[in-house]
Amino acid sequence: MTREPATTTGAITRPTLADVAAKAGVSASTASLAFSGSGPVSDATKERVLAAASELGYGGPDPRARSLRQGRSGIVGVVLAERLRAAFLDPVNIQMLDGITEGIAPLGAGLLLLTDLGEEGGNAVGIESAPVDAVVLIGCSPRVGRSVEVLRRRGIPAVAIEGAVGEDIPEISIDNREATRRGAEYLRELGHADVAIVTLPFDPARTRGPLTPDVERGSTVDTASERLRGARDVFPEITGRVAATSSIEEGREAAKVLLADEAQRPTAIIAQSDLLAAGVVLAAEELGMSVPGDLSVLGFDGIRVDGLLHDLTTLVQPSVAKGHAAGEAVVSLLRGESPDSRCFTSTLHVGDTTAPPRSAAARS
Amino acid sequence: MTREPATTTGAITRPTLADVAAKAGVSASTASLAFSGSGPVSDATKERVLAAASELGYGGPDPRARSLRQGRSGIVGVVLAERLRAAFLDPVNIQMLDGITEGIAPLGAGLLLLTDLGEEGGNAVGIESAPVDAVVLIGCSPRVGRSVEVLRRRGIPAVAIEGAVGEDIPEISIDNREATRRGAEYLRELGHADVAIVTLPFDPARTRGPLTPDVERGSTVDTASERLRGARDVFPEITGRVAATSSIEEGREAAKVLLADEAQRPTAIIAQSDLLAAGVVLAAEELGMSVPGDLSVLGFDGIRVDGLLHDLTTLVQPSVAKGHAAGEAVVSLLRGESPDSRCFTSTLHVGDTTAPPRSAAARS
DNA sequence: CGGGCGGCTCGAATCGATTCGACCGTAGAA
DNA sequence: TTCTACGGTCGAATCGATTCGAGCCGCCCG
Repeated sequence: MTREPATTTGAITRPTLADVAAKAGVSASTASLAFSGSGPVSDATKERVLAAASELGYGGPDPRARSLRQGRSGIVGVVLAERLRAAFLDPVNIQMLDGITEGIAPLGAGLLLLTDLGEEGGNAVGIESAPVDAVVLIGCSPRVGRSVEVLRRRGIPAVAIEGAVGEDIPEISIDNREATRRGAEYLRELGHADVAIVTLPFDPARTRGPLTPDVERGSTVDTASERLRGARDVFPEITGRVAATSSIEEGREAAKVLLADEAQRPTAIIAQSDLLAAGVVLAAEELGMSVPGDLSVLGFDGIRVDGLLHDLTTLVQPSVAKGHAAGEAVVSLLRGESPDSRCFTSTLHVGDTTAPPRSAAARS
Repeated sequence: MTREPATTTGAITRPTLADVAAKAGVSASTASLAFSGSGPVSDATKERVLAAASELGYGGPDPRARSLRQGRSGIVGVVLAERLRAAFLDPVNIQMLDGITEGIAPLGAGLLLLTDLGEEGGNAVGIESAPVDAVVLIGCSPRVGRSVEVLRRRGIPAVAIEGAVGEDIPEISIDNREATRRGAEYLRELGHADVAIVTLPFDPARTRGPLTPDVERGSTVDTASERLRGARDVFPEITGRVAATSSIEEGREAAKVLLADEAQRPTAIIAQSDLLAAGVVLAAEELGMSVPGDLSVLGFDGIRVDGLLHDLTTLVQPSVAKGHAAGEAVVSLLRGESPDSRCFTSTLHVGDTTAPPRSAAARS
């Protein structure tokens, strides 16, 4: 009298809740209740259902069906601004991820990693079609606008880390402008006047090149713009190069250009991220310059850069805390509340990559 | 004649494909085809559907419904052995994640981060109920057995990195025993005879403590056992401490015990991971010992440890390549093939944490 | 002894899309 | 001119579970 789990065609198909219910001699609804435990089911029945399930090798309710019915998937998406590979290379991202997992812990939700390249990038599951209950948009993403539009249409609540994208989306940010200004002021106090900058990209295409007024005007990335403004607050005439992404290699390339002409070398370079700063330091040393003797370098982030022997002077931002706050905001959103945006403060860490310029040192 | 997207009760509900179809004056099936683009639909019709969709603010097919019907979700799960927070702290994990994303790129699938604590850990979505098409089990996980059982019942294909778990599950591993033996031999050649070891945990409970025959016998973790065997191949009598996890702090605690008795200090310590090794180095230095002068330390992994001034002598394993291979195996599995297990080779990197013991140095 | 109240179970509708087979009209071929 | 083939569209079944309201039965209380 033992019923076969699957149809007579073979054991290709997995048993369903209906099979289990049949075997246990109850209705599908009761079986469901027995599993979710959320309804009144007698212990005897529950046991019978569970027994039938284990006999049939039933692996529990199908999450796809369940989430369709319930309208929730128990998954929170994290949208990174770049290819996942690149994102893993920057410790800041890892730290924020870390903070996010901590922040959404009360949800017990899974974390789905996505990129804003979405399905264009050949991905089957992008932000356009991921079974997520909410998302966290991470980082200086130039194309964040498109992502937000998609999310809004899909009715998925979102939180943004760095990048104001709409009144209805809470934003977790830091004092980009103030912080950079503090760093720049520190450079000025050391006596630097001839300062250049290496920035993060300003547009969705992540165009690399010289920092021109055109580029600045076309900016869609707050992080880059704000940090640039902070620098301008102290060095109004500052100019430099735009990197395509936050990486050591990009910093190196940018610095090579900035330092190419020996006659016109700046005495200090402000980099908009620690990875870029590390690249600048490397480039300078490759050119035979000493850091901080011939060139001071200021970074941003406060991460430890692999393989860099220096202790970067940098603006330390609380990455983990940012992630944590974003996670909490997600929890709050899913509760139906409207969490406020938050802005964290960065602090200047003085390392060994900054010093008075030679001229000033000579003068004193 | 404009139809409202939602019901008359308000705009609370999002429009569905049916709404769009109705508005465009076609059937739901046709609308579906227009979106997926997989069937023959006239351009005119398709355009009409798309127009209706955008007018209604339709955000595309619901991924939950789609995946229920299709039986696929486009998501690959990654099961970490510990709390996500802990996993992010070990660069080896990050590197493997990195490799995996690269390996599954042809799938265009999303990456869902899970832990093997599953729903016990208070998680709503654990390995028992995650909408994944396949999973990669990462790392020395003692409770991998349970996870595998769950997956098998659910009929979800899996690939394991480190940890043989069943014939039907391809495994990506490294030459743990051989590699450790090579490292141990190197220590012996330097003249070390009194060597201790700090191992990874041997059981699901991650019990910390002395390395006893009991613990070894009860081992359910191949990585720890194999590496221990490799050490025994050279130092049959070796003993030491079992750490609860791979972290600097655990290494430090273990080393404190091993080095407590000044009269019986080993001249070298083999650590089963670089993080543990880093902890050992720190502990030694805190005790006023010099590394490698008073104590040689051998690690495993080949990562760069934040904040450690030494260049660890270690066995460098190809983490990214492992992840990549695992990703490729997943792709292969989903194609219905049966990928083979793979075993990578580690290489000994001689850094500055190993040297001949004082006694040998004195003798020579 | 009868009405009422709970506790347990069941049926049926529903979530939102995909897909298979049928159907229809037209164009090209015989 | 008639038959075939095919592009295009539609209906209806299906994926697998959850959930709401209704029904049944036994027990308690009046």
